[in-house]
Parts: sequence; C-alpha cells; structure tokens
Amino acid sequence: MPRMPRSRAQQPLCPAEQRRVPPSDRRTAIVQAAYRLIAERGLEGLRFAEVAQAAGINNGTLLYYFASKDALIQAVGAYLVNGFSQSTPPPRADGTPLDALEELRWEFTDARAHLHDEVGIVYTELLARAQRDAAVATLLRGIDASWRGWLRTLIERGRAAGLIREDVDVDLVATAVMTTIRGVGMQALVEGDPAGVEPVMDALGEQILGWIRA
Amino acid sequence: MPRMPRSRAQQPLCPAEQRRVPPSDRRTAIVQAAYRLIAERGLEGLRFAEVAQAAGINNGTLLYYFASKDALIQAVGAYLVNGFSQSTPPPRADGTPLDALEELRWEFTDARAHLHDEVGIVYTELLARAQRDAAVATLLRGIDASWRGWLRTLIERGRAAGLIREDVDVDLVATAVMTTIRGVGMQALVEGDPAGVEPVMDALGEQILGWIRA
Amino acid sequence: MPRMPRSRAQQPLCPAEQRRVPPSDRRTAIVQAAYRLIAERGLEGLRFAEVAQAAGINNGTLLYYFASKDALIQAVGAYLVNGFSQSTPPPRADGTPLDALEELRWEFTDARAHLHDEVGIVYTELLARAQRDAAVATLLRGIDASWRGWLRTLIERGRAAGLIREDVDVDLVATAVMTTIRGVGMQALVEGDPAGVEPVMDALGEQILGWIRA
Amino acid sequence: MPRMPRSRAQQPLCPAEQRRVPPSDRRTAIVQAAYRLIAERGLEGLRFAEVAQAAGINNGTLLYYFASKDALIQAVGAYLVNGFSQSTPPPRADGTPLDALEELRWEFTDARAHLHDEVGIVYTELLARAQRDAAVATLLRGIDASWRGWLRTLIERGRAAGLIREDVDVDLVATAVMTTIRGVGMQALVEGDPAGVEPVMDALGEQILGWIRA
DNA sequence: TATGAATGAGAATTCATTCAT
DNA sequence: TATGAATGAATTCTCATTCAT
Repeated sequence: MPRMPRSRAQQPLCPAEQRRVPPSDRRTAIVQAAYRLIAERGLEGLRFAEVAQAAGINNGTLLYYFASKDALIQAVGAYLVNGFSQSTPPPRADGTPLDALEELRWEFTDARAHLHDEVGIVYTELLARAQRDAAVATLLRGIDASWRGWLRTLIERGRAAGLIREDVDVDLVATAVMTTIRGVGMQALVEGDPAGVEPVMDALGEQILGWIRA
Repeated sequence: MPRMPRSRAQQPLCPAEQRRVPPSDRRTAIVQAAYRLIAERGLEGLRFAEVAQAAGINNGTLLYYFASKDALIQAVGAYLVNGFSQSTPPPRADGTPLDALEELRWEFTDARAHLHDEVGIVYTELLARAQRDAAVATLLRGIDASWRGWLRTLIERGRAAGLIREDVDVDLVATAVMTTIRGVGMQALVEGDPAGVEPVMDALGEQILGWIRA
Repeated sequence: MPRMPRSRAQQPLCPAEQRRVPPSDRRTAIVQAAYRLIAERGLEGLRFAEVAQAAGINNGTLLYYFASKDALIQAVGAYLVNGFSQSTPPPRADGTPLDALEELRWEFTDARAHLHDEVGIVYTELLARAQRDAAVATLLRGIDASWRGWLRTLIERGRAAGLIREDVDVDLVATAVMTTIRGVGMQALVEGDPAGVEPVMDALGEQILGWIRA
Repeated sequence: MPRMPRSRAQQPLCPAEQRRVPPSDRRTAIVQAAYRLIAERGLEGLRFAEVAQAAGINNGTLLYYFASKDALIQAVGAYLVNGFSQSTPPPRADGTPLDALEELRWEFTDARAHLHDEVGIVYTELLARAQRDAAVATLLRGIDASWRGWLRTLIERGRAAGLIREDVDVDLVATAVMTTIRGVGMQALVEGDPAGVEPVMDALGEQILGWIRA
C-alpha cells in the first residue's frame, strides 16, 4: 500500500467564510470530506448528504461541483493519485543525496510510516470498486504505472552506479517491491494492527535489497 | 490471496425440485449464489432480490433463511473461511510425502493457481467491509489465524528436520509468507491481469525460501 | 371500563403436554396469549408469529385454529365479552343479600378494582378497531347491551323496593353509570396512574346514587 | 372527549400551486391529511403513500418533511393538542360575560357538540398508541394538564364569587368533569350514535353542577 | 454560485397466509 | 392435528438527482 496524501485542512468550512473560498479550494474541501467519510464508512456507506454536510455546504451545491456520485468518487480517486506522488526522502546527515539502494530502502521506510493512516482503507475501497468501475480502475492503474516507473528509474540508476546486479529483471523487481509493500498494507488491515506488521515490512525490504544488491 | 472455495453446484434450482432440497443445501445454494454475485457486482451492488432469483427462490424465502442482508454477508464470509481450509499438496512422483520446504513452496504454487479465480475479489470486498463490520473482521481474522498456524507448523517441522535455519523468527516468516501471497493477489487485482504477476509470485516465493533455508 | 376476564393459566404450554390439551383449551390458550400480547404491544403490534410462540405452538398450527388474524382478534373480543359477565358481589356480613342500591354501589367498587388490570388497554384497542371493523363493533355493542340490561334490572328492582325514585329514566341512568365507569377507566389510561383516579370513581358513584335515591 | 381542531383547507394541492406553498403550510396540509386518514382508517391502517397522495405530494417529499411514520403521528398528536385549546363560550344575550358556573355548563355543551366529529376517534387511536409510545403519551398528558388547569381556574373563580361551595376538592371536581366528558365521548363511540348519548351529557353535567353549587 | 424543497425509482424487510408432508 | 418451509404482496424508508429560485 503506497504513500498517502498529506491531509490538509479538515475542518468543515465556517459559513461566514464560504463566499471567499475560491472554487478550486471548495472542490478540494469537498473531496477531502468525501475521502474522510470513505475511510470512515466505506464507499457503500458514503452518503451524498453527509459529504455535503461535512464540507459545510448544501446538498444541491455539492451536485453543482460534482455532477454525480460517481464523479465525486472519481475525484477522490484522483486525489489519492496526487497523494501518491513521490515524497522525496530526506538527504543524509552530511547533506549528500541518497544513493539508489538507500532510496529504495526509504521506499519501505516511508510505506511503513503510512501503515498507520487511512490510505490503506480508502485504497482497498477503491480497489474493490475498480473491479467493476472502469474509470476507477484506470485511476488505480495510473498510480500503479507511475509508481512502477519511479521504481524502474531507481533500479536502473543503481545498476548504472554498480550498486545493483546487472542480471536482475528491472520490471520484476519493481513489481516485487510494490507487491510487497501492498501485501504488508493489506496484512495490517486484516490484523487491524499496523504496528504489528512493521517488522515484516523491514524484513521483506531487506530481503529484496539483498536479492538485487551487486 | 489464499486458497479458494471449491464451488459446487451452481445452477438455480428447478422449481419442481425445490421441496426436496434439504434445508442445509438450500442455505448453501443461497450462499453460493451470493458469493457469485458479490464477485460480479461487489458488496455494494449486491441485491437481495438478485440473490433470491439466482438461488431460484423467492424474495421472502431468502429472508426466511437469512434474517438480514448482513446475516447473508456473514454467511458468505463463513463460506469463504471454509474454502480456505488447507488443500493438501500432491505427493512427489515417487509417492513419498513432501518435506517442509517443498510444502512451503507448494503454498506459493497453489496461491498462484488461485490468482485466476474470484476469491481475491470477494476477499477484497469483505476486507473493505471488515473495517466497519466487526463480525466480518472476526471471520477474516479467523482465516488469518488458522493459516498462520498452519505455516508455523510447517516451519517448525522444517526446523526440526534441519531444513530451516534455527535462528529464524517463526512468526515473522509465517506472516511474511502470508503478506507476500496477499500482496501478489492484490497486485493481480490492480493490474487486472493475474497471469502477469505469476512470475512475481515465484520470485518472491524463492526469495523467502532462500532466506530461511538452512 | 367494565369488569375484566379472570386470567387463568398464562404459561406457554410445555411441549410435552401439548398433545394432551383438548382442542378447546388449546384455543383458549391461544386467545389468552393474544390477549396478553395485545395489552403489551397493541393491535397494531400484534404479530401472528409471536402469538404462536407465546402459545407454545407453531406458526401454521395457529392458522389451523384461527383461519386469519381477524378471526383471532374477534376471538379475543369474544373472550373479553365473557370476561365482562357479571361477577356477583359478595353478600353482606350477616349473610343477607345486597339490596339494589348496594349492588349498584358495588358496580363502582368492582370497576375501581379493575382500573389496575389490562382490560382498559385491550378494550381501547378494540374500540379503536371497532370504528372500522363491524364484527368487533358488534362484539362491543354486545357487551354494552348486556351490561345495560343488567343495570336496568338492578334499577328496576330498586324502584320496586322503593329504594330508587319513581321518576328516574331507567335507561338514562343505566347509560350514565356505564359512561361514568368508562370515563374513569379512560382517564386512568390517559394519566397512566390508576390509583390516582380511584377517588373520582368513588365520588362520581356517590353522585349518581344520590341522584336516584328515593 | 374534549374540543376539536377546526379543520381548514382539506383539498389536495393542485400541482401547479405546489411551489408557492410555504413550507409551514405544507407541513400543516400533510398533518391534516394524516389526521383525516387516521379518522378514516385508524393508526394501523394509516399508509404513508396514502397520506402523501392525500396531501398532493410525493412519497419522498412526505419523508422530507417527516423523517418517519412515528414523527408524522406525533405531529398529528401535536395538531390535536392545538385543536384542544379552549374555544371561548359565546357571551350572554345581553352582552355580559358568563359566570363560572355558566362557563362550566358550557364545557358540557361544547363537548356535546363535538360528539359528532372525528376527534373522539382520533383521540382513541392516539390513546391506544400512547400505551406504548412515550412521545404520544406525553402529548396526551399535555392536553390533559392544560384542560385540567383551565377547569381549576374556572372552579376557583366560581368559589371566589360565592357560586361554588367552599368545601369542594378543586382537583377532584376538575377530574370528574374531564372524566365525565370523556366517558360520554367513549360511549358515543361504542354505540356508534353520538345523538343517542347527548342526554347523558346533559344529565351528568347537571349532576356535577348540582354537586358543587353553593 | 448556491440553496433546499421536491422527486421517484428502488431497496430491504415484514408478515399473514398457503401448502406439502 | 400439527409442522415449518415457502410465498409474495405490501410497506416503510433511502438517497441520488432535479429544478425553480
């Protein structure tokens, strides 16, 4: 389960301020409200009226921004996509940038940190829906593709730098990384205990690093 | 995503036969119909009337067997649990039983075979629901616990036989196996292409075996 | 609100005994169960299945005894009628029978005692239904007529004995007595406190006696 | 059975006008429609769809105004309460106001007039329901309390004016009046003939006046 | 842009009743 | 006489969506 959106303002808007909010932020506020409600009640339990209320707006106004429930859900999907854009790892203590292997390790570290937030839940909801909603499926595949692209870049960089073995199948390894991270996220949801699976994330991360290290 | 229920008779019952159907089979037939419909339309799209129709019975009769939609869903969960009971691996060509490592490898092989059926979808639906339905969560944790128990047995047997290193953390490895298999299953759902991820299942399986081998 | 049925055995029948119960008693048991349930949940909340369960029998068996819900309700009405048959007042201490005025006073005393049981509730339920169910209306008018007949007898006896004024309108007085007793019963239901209205029963009873006394 | 609501516009709204109807009137129209239907079919026979139709609105719109059937019924209860607010007696021919005894007599006269309308039926329905619906019970007790309050005022005024005996128990008499009026109303429902019981109302009213007159 | 009243198709659920045994 | 599985019409309630303002 990959990285998550950094959730910003989560308060329902005070009516007084509403008029000032520029339309794009209003949209964002709605999507965030929907995101939270999906995490709480699931896609099945998502109610248009509740989203409106949580966003501090009116039933009809919500429809003004999102023409249908599906449109709203897809916007939440897109919001999730944005949230998955690479958060850059912090540099080393001495200020020099991380090498490819270190960045790869950071992928796991970062993912481990996100075991504790709601992304996993929302992602699972969307994944379930993607099985029968092509638009959502496309969104999730977009996340998948760009994540894989990023991992390939890393691996190839490491190979060029002689840190990673020449004979590894780049695509296979990239998928293995994603698969592993997702599996741990899923396991956290099953067990209902993110902290419990953190060691598994570490151990499997190291396994993969050991596998590809030159 | 683990092993799946062997689905039996799937035909709607011919009205003529209905009276003869013993109650327990009637229940099973309903649950199977629901299982298929969940795979097809998701939990959200599951309609009581459709389940009834698919089971060849009446709307009210369905309610006679399952007092509510929730009760039906939980029954489907329980049915899934049954389906996950260990399918025993085939013996070696020469008739001698598999050793622990071979059985562990068979776990991955078996899981790979199940990438192509609907369990993953249904499991994901139930996992999503488990986040807010304690009964379903309990069911899934039951699957988890018994699968983990089985894996621990295997690992300990391998250790006793000197096939597996003494210093591995049994629980950690067991969880790693589950996590990996689940991750691959999830990846298959994301990509919508089970065949594409089979090599990942193999590669990660071998990684884990290499990790613990004495 | 007039006199009430002396409720007999109220236990659901133990299955072991069921076979022995003669049909008429079985019917009575069902009616009593229904009576209690009406007092508890009202006619609107009366469920066929619950009556069956309370009577210790099966859904279908109930239908065997009472062909429909309406039939059952009418049976309860008839049971109420029976319950309203005159309970004879106790004789005086010296063994001599009561005179007409004393018996009339006893009507009020007896009614006051019944403020505390469920008759009022059940009667009100049936009265409400009688507005649109001719069969029930007929039953209640039957109660009414026989009660009025009894009161007329009393009054005329009193008149013959010189205890009651010659110029009273027998029918008017009889109706006044019934009306007063019913009004107090209704008031008890409104206030939800039978004890609170007992003095009103006494006071109004004495008023009426004073009115007709020779 | 006390005074009744003066029923206003009873026509289903013509669709053309609908938009113009101010919300509060729309609510009133719905409640009145429900009131009429309760009188006609009873609480048990009250159908949401029929109320909507009678009010000239849509099934869903009804739910928009009243979140549930219970809420609607309680609104009808409240409407009944309003209807019971004192209708002021007409002054004497010479224009001087009535004295307390005359007003008390007017209570009975007024009640007698209302024997012919539907209040009794609706009130009985609500009374039956009040036995298991606390909200309705509270409503009815509210009617009771304010009616009793009004009667006490009358009686005390009469006492102060020397028209009523000093030694009467104000509360007892007030309750006796209510009880008597209710009893006659109930008797009218039992007999299905309001005109038949009018003399009883008169006779009992005079009895009570004679009882308390100074 | 924003509102909120109004809509209506559709859902789960209830429950009296039927019927084969 | 008794059972209980099966029925299906009826009913309440949900909720996305429309629309006049």
